[in-house]
Amino acid sequence: MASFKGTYVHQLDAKARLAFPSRLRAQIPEGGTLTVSAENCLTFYPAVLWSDMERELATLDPLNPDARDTKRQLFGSAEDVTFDKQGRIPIPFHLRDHAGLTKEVVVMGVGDVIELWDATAWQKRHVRIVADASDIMRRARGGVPHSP
Amino acid sequence: MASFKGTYVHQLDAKARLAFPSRLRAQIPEGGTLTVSAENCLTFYPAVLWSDMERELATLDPLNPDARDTKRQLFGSAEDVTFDKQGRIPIPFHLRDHAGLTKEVVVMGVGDVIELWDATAWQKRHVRIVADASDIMRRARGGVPHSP
DNA sequence: TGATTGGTGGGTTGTTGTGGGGAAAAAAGG
DNA sequence: CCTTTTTTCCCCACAACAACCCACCAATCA
Repeated sequence: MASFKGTYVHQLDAKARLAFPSRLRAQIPEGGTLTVSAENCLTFYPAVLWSDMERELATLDPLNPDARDTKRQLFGSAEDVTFDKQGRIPIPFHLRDHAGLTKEVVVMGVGDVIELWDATAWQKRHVRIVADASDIMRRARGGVPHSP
Repeated sequence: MASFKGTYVHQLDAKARLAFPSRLRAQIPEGGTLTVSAENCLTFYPAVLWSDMERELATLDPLNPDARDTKRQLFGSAEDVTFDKQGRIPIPFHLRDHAGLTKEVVVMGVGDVIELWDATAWQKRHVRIVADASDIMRRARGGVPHSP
């Protein structure tokens, strides 16, 4: 299984294209799926991982309204991404909107997925993470629900 | 199995035709069935999935009044859908009426089906979903009945 | 320093959504 | 049963957008 790491800052150009960092791109030549995250960022799933996600969503009860809304949120926002010859991906408006992407985009390898953040949004979150690092990492083990 | 994803906003023209997004159309060249959803939107079932649905509805208890109403709702409103040479589908009045379609229509891939929403109706629901995302997704797993 | 790789910008060409006219088919009415 | 009206489908035309291609600059490495 691929393991992504590292942080890269790239520019969104006038056509809403993003040059994907070549180090990360080399691990996923065949592309994958981009969709919204629970936080205000975007999550890129490599092809294998996305099909796992699809299988999991398919097990949700179709009679449960919350399950339907969940599927709407994840599937409706998802976009297949492939790279052009320059290694760029277009980012549709609704995804830019969800993550607040304007110009500077932080592309970050996070283990099995890749996240896309607006640069300033990430900066703000990053200082919080650094400040509370020890608490956060302790709670990460317990699976205790966190408060915003 | 086909997996539909992505959100597209298209216009309903003066003849009540809707241009089906080409990305989605490519996955279902032979068309399918369009009927009402439990929410105020329309659901498009690809041919294979609709026959499953028919079989499932056939198993409902004919002595249960709710079962009879369910069959009335789904079968009675259903329309076979094929594309014209421009990739458009006509949407009959009773379906437009149920979903409140006027001009702007949101076409959304939701896994195994495709949903059609009035643009403003979807917008309102979407902000609610995003706001309550973590709660909704938690309830989606548990199958816990939700309160409006 | 020369060469290669990686990020950025922009022009050009197809494809796709949208509108509307006209022919064929179906429905309604005498 | 035939005529008139309505509906449905097919075709053409245009505009907007997305994909593809080529070119430039900067940074890195030999």
